[in-house]
Amino acid sequence: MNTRPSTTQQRIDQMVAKLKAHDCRITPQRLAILRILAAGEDHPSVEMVHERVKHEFPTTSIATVYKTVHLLKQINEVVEIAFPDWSNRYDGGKPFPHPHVICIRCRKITDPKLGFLKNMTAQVAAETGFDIVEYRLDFFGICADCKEKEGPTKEELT
Amino acid sequence: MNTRPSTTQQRIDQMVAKLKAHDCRITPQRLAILRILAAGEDHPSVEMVHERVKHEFPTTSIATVYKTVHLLKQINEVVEIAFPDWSNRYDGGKPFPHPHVICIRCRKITDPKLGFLKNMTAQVAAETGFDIVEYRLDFFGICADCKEKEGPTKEELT
DNA sequence: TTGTTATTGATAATGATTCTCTTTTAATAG
DNA sequence: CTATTAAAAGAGAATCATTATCAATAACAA
Ligand SMILES: [Mn+2]
Ligand SMILES: [Mn+2]
Ligand SMILES: [Zn+2]
Ligand SMILES: [Zn+2]
Repeated sequence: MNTRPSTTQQRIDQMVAKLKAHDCRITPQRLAILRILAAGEDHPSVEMVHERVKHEFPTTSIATVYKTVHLLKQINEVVEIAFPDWSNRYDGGKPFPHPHVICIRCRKITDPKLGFLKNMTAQVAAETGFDIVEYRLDFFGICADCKEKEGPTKEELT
Repeated sequence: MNTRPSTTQQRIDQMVAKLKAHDCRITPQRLAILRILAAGEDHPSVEMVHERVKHEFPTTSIATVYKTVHLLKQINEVVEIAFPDWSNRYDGGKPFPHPHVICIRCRKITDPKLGFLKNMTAQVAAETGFDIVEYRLDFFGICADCKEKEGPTKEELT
C-alpha cells in the first residue's frame, strides 16, 4: 500500500549527511521540511511545505521554511523551479537539473521521462563558447485531468 | 556598415499591424519601444528599454514601458524571459519559444542555433498526456568574454 | 475640428522573498 | 547530566520588480 521506494529514505540520509558536512544542525523542523522535499514527485511550494510541516510542528514559521529551502539550494540538495508570476516550487527528490512539465491550469508539475537530452549541454557549449553549468527546461500545457474537466482548449497561452 | 537585416523593419511592421488589429493606438512612445524590441539580439530588460526610449522621449514613464511590453506579450509579439532573481528580459525579434544561453556573470543573453529541438514538444505530449502550448529552455553558464576576463572557473552554480 | 476613449505619466499598492533581531535550542565537552 | 556557545527558530519589517490606480493627455475616426 503505502510502499515508498526506499530511495526516499536514502535521499533523506543524503541530505542530512550533506548538511552535517556543512556544519549545519539537524533540527526537528529541518528534518520535517527535508522529509517533505525528499519525497519529491509533487514539487511543492514553500507555502505548501509550510502547511505540511505545521501538522507536525504547529509553531513553525514560514521564514524557517524559506531559510531551509535556501540552504538546501546552496548545497545542491534541492532543485528550485522559480516562477516570476507565482510561488517557486521545489524538488528534493532529484537534486540535479531535469525537465519539467507544468499545467498552466492547475499548476501541477511532473517529471517527464525523456531520452533526447543526452549531450544537449555539450552541443550548446560547442556552439556558443559558453561553459554551461546548468539548464532549465519547462514545458507548459494542459494536463490530462484538466483537459477532461473542461473539454478541449484552443488558445490558452498562459 | 549599419546594415540591419530588413527583417527588423518587417518585424516592426508586423507588430504595428498586430496592434492595429487589436484596436490599439500607435503612439510615438509605443513605436519607439517596439523598434527597440524588434531589433532583438540583445534581449533587454524593461529598465534597459526605458533608458533607450528616454533618449527619444525624455518624459516617458517606466510604467508605459511595462504596459507596452505586457501588451505585446498578450498578443504574442514578444517573448518574455522571466527571472525571479533579476529583471525580466524580452525578445521581440523572435516572437515564439526558443532556447536561450545566459551568462551568469554578465547576464548576456543570446540565441543559440540548435538543431535537436525538432519534435521535442510532440515527444513530451505523447509521454505525459499534456497538450503542450509552449516551452522554455535556458542554458546557464559563463560566456567566452567573461571566461577570458577572469580565467577558468571551477564551480559557480548561480 | 471635434468627440470619444485609449494611453500616458506619476505614484501607490502588491506580494513573494529576504532581512533583522531576539529568543530558543542543537551539539559538544566535561 | 549540565553547562557552554553558536546556529537556528520565530516574528515582523523591509525589499523591489511589477501592477494597479487615476487624472491629464492625445490618437484617430467621423
Ligand atoms: Mn522534478
Ligand atoms: Mn531570444
Ligand atoms: Zn492540470
Ligand atoms: Zn558573460
